[in-house]
Amino acid sequence: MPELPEVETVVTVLKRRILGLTIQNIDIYYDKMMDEDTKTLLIGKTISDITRQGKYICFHLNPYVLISHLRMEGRYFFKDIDEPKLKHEHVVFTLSDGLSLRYHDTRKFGTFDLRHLSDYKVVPPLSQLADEPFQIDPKALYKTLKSKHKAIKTALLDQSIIAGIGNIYADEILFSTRINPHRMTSKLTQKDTTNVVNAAILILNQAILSGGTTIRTYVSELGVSGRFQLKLMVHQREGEHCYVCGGSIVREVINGRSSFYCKTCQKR
DNA sequence: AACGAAACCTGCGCGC
DNA sequence: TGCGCGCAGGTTTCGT
Repeated sequence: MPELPEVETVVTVLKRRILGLTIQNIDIYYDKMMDEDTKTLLIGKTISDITRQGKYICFHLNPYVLISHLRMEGRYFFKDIDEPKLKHEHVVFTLSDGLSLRYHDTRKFGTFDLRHLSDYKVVPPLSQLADEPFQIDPKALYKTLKSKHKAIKTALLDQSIIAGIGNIYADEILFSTRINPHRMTSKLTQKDTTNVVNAAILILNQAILSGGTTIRTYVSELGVSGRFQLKLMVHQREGEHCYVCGGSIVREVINGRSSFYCKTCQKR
């Protein structure tokens, strides 16, 4: 499901609902999702803050941080404790207000990592994370890209180069800057790089304002669903006409991911 | 260093 | 109706 804007939306909703609450119990229904040690250490802890770094959600539970990654299909729901557990609810947190926070994940790709508050940013997985478009220095990014030999589309998806961008927004950012997804990063100019950063900020912010995107309805909270407000220019539009030149949008696999672009607008 | 393929999982839509 | 295939917003791992 999520790229940075969707995760941001989830964090906003979670903060509104569970800040200051204490974890009274955790039920794990899929062993691989969370280990027993983590569960034991977290029971009795209070959620003092919830932050986001890239696509990771950080629950601050002094002296620990529970780091949650939704991967493709992870979602959080709030429900009454006595509501029956659904098939894809794998971790259920019982909170001190009497509600349960349920982690739902059809494909079971999501992860939970427990770290210490004192150093969680400098150990994996967060230590691998680059700056987000909002903070990244375009000059530093240009230098990084110059030193790599890979397609720009691949680089935008590499969280150690720039954090928070996923497959949808990578395509949209490249269309917006008229850069062909196959273009080698070493051939990008400083101006191209600055354009990419600016486009990323603009597009991600728009998506955050819409409460996340886009393709399927996604629910960040019971009763609050992601809307389809952000108009996608190229992603998932194979064979349709380009809104700018009228040409046909193509789909090609790059780095194992579907990539949509306009061959006329986005020259190599 | 970089690429591709496979792995981790499940469900959906499609053609036959 | 059923079956097999390809596809999915992410990331890691392994071989070349």
